[in-house]
Amino acid sequence: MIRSEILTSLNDKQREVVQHTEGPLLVLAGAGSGKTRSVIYRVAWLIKVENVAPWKILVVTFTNKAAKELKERLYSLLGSQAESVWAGTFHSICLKIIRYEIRYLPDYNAEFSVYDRDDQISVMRKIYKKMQIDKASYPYQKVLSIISRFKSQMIDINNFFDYYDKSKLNKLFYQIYEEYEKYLKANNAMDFDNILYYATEIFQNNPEVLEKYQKQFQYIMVDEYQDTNLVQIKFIYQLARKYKNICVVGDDDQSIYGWRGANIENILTFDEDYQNTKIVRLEQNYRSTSSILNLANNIIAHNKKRHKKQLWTKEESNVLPQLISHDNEYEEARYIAEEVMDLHSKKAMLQECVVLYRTNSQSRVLEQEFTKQQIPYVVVGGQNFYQRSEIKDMIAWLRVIANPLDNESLLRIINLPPRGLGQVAINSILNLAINNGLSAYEVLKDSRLLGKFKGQQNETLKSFVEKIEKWKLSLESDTISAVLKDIINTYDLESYYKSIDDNKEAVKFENINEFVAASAEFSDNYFKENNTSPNVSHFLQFLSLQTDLDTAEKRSNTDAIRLMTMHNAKGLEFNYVFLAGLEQGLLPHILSCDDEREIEEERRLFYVAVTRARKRLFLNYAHSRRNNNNYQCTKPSEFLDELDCDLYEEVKASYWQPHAPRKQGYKPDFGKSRTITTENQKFFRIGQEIMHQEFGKGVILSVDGVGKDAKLSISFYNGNLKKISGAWVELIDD
DNA sequence: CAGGCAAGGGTTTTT
DNA sequence: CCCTTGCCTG
Repeated sequence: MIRSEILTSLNDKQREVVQHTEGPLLVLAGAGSGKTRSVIYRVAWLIKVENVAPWKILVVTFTNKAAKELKERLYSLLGSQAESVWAGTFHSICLKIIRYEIRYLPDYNAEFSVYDRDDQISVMRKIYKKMQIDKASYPYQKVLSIISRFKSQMIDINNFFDYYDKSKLNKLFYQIYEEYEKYLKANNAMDFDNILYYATEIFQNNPEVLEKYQKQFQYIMVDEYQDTNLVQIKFIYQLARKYKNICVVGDDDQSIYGWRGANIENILTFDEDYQNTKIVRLEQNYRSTSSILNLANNIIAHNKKRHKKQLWTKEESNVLPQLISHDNEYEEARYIAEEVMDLHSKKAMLQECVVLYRTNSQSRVLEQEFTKQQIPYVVVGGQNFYQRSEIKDMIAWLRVIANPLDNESLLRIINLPPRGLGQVAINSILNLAINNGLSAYEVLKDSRLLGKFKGQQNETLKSFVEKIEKWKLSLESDTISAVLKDIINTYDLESYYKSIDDNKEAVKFENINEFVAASAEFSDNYFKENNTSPNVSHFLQFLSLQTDLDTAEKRSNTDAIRLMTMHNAKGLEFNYVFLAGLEQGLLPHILSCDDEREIEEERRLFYVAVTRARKRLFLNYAHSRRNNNNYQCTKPSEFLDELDCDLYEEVKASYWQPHAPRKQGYKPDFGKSRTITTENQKFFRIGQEIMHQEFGKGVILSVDGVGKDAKLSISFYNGNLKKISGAWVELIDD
């Protein structure tokens, strides 16, 4: 690998990126402009031409998968030298640093747990209960995302009231926030935002630590810079400010993580933070055909807040993107499946096709249809394997063994499978913990406190502690997977998970087995890389940042179509791209519709989705869609109205019959209305007049579900608006 | 105390 | 649909 080899595989602009190694560099790289390629060759250039030691190079990527891919491609260029390049996500790098420098965080020890969204909510539930807060008026998700925003803006909780007035609402929020942080510390646990926050804080408060890392990372690159938030920028700034050899790559048009605290301004003001920044623009697109690119340029031109740029390509094409309308989401799924089979019959590989959608819940209908037509598919992202409840149970066992302060995990497993410990027993353990300043597990370990529990419960708790202690000991010599198997056998989790798996196959238990296998695989890999066996904390730390995207590769060796959200498609490319559900309320999403800034972000999301396509693009929308089992009429996305109609070809896949899904739904009877009672009526339709024994006459507003558990929303003439459960609604199959 | 049944509520994106 | 909560029974 020599100088000329690197340079000949790049265009002029990309060469500038590679050769400008000293001083700050901002690369504004449009979609498909060879961004990843430039980053990889830049690393190769540093190592091979500039003779920089690989371990002095830090590359921050957006996903673990991207980091892995980068290392693999570097390996094929450079061989074993590539292995010592530091590549990872912000979270994985910060986590590594925190664990190594844990002595600078007096409230934590190295066995800390990392809490995900579900854990956070369960913490919130306890706090709300204690503070007697109504969850309806302060939804967990909202409160948590505000807290997250705070941390990602690096606002110290003690300075809270410098930013907000002391209104009643703010005071309450402050108290929740304070309780939450206290709770995490008491549990020796962090959330995702804490990881970034604490790493940056360690640098800020301890110059000698910072200097060590500054000296190590003399060359720094950050990919997807438009999606960084303030704490990430500060983290990088601390590291880079000594040598200022920093190269950031990004595209303001592809900023789609504003809701996570990312600020589009960051990439636009980079040259204010770093003086004498060289700016390179990559505008030649190597990915898409001209007709796809024209449409993409047309979409993004409607955003006001952006840097004007025009992507161009040499790849001429006269096959226009198609815009296809459907009756409902089942028809949409069927059409996509048929179109995919058609492409497949014309020799397209299935793995070159992707369906992109706005929300994860849209995947189900598509999955059903693909299963029915026997088309292999892979859902990327969605419910992460490691977030499934049975897997989280197994992780909780390991966490309790590693981190006895972790109450959340203890409560998860203390009565699993059920063995006579209910709410009453658990509350009294928690009270003992609070009154004695101990964690719940420490209460159980204290024989004096344990004495408060009599008979069977005492036995159960005693044996629980003995077992945990035994496993803690055996983990010093046995493998993690052996201990996991012992846990499963001891509590006969096989029969337990099989019994709660509703009559289908034993999915839960299969997942458990897969998890045991994953632990063995982790140990093997760890041993290969480090020549020693991992301890349980290493495994837990690995798990905490593992996303489904990272593991998807394993399953994707088979030729299968991909299904994923538009967010997950970032950075990927496919020959054939199907966008599903381009409707008002879905894209732009209903929750983003009142704010012009958020609409612009939704439009960028549309742009990102469209620019994934290399050869063909199919835009789909439906005239009606089921939402929480409620049928609703839908309108095409406002983004479709904006499009120049010369840039696409319109197709009507079916004719609209509102609220009359063909295969699965309610009798399409719009003619007459009858008076009925909910007792014996089997077919209901929207707008129908009914008679209810208790509430009198009313009109059906929506029909929710089929079978004996269906629910009707009814507006009664006496003024009541009611949801009646337990109506019988017939399923019609014609 | 566990398990079953009924009722009610929710709309997003992810490390 | 999917999940949580509350009430009732054994």
